[in-house]
Amino acid sequence: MRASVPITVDGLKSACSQCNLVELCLPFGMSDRELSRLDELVGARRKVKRQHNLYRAGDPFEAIYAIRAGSFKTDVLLEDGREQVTGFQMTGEILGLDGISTESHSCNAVALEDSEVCVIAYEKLEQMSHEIEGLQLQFHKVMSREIVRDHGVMMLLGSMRAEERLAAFLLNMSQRFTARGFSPSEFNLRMTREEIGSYLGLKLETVSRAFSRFQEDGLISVHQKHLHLLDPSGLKRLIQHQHGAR
Amino acid sequence: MRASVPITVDGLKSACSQCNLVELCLPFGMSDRELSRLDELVGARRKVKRQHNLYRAGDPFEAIYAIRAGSFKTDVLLEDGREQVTGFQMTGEILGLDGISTESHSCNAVALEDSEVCVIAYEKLEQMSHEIEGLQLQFHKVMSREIVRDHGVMMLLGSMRAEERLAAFLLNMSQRFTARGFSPSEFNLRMTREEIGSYLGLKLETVSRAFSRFQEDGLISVHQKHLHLLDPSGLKRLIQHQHGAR
DNA sequence: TATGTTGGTTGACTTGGGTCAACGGGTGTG
DNA sequence: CACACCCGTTGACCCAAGTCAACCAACATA
Repeated sequence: MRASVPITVDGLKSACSQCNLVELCLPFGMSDRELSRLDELVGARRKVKRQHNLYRAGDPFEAIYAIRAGSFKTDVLLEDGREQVTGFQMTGEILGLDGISTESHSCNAVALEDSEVCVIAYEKLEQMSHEIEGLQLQFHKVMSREIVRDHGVMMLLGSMRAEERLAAFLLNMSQRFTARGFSPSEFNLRMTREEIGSYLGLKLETVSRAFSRFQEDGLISVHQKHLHLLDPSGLKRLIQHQHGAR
Repeated sequence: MRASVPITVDGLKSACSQCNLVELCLPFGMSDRELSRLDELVGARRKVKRQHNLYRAGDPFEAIYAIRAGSFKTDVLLEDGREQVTGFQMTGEILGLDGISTESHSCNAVALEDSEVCVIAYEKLEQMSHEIEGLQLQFHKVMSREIVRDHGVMMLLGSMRAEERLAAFLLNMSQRFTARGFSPSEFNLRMTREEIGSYLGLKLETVSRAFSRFQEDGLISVHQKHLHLLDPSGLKRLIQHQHGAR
């Protein structure tokens, strides 16, 4: 608590230039001058309670969202009720990019815990991208990063075995927690086994068994949602030298 | 053959305003005035022979590519040699978007047949997006569409059974051939069973068996790479009411 | 016209992960 | 603070897809 910083209350405009998430978020890499102009871009913040939707598939697309606090999952649903979790998002990450193409959202975004997002009106972003050199580039990089991430998930789903998928998932979470200043080896997952399973193309029982297996092998220690990676390089090895491979 | 149109030879600059692929490609939705300005953007064309790479993972990123003729696959490789095909691209589709985020390509793009692409220097695209209203929006839509497509593939890989995956793949191909003015029900695949399998997270034997099964059931007729969809709505039904589902 | 090579099909067998079921520990709500 | 309910774990069994192998058809090369 720093007395010199004005206390912001709900509904007050957010300021990118004041935000400690800059280097994880859209403004990354922009100059101070550009950054200050960016403050106009971000409209109100919006709180989303656990289990509530930030947006739903079919909603008209108006804005993208930067996660200020908390975390989300995105998923797509099939007519017959099958769910595929397409991603988990943490602070500083951007939600809603799927909506640009058809001007309506194509997936659901659900808060995994009580969360808060910065609302970035897309119209304004378009307009401002014409003016601020660095903003356009950064935005393109954010979208491109999402595409690359998706390719990684395809690799997971298409070519890896259950334990490899979970190991890759844990290492990815660790890396993202680290980038946010948390411990690389100890963290709390915000999602259920079923959600992890849906993301990894596995059933929740398989996820649970893989966790137990990793624990037996001394790679991790799990208690409910609390994770402790005891041997990260062991997890990495698991991915590289695919078990049953020839 | 229209005598009034100047014959273009190799190395001549391509003109978007003259191209019959406009409504499938980056310029889609742009005004005539904007379109004529766009012609500056597209540099030389480049021919890529069958089995040759347009770019490789790790190559520095300089341009994106619009497919003018032919088709490609993109894939990512794991250290241990496992391959995951992340997509198949046809005329009018854009390649190389993965490179923007890290300024180097993160996957390989390989021609499935002798092909030709329009080279779009990224620097120039960035610059021109500041000037041409519609270009920025269209480019964002192209990227967003790629993200949505990737989510669809995740759905395939994570939640569908072998035959559902293949049915979805065939319907997707049909739809894309249709958009290009070809028959919705009869076409030649450009990729091998192994490549289809890699894309769908299946082994080539499984792909082959699923093809045979569809043929037995009167849904399709296959001879090598030649496909004839006899009962597209049967294929659709196969996806919706998942076979073994409860 | 022979001849190697690559791509595709099919069969027999195996297995990783799904299914079904029982149970137990946390946690949030009234 | 007690009662549900949800979430996670574990076991027994099953099946869809993978593995391995043989064979064939198309196509390119000589």
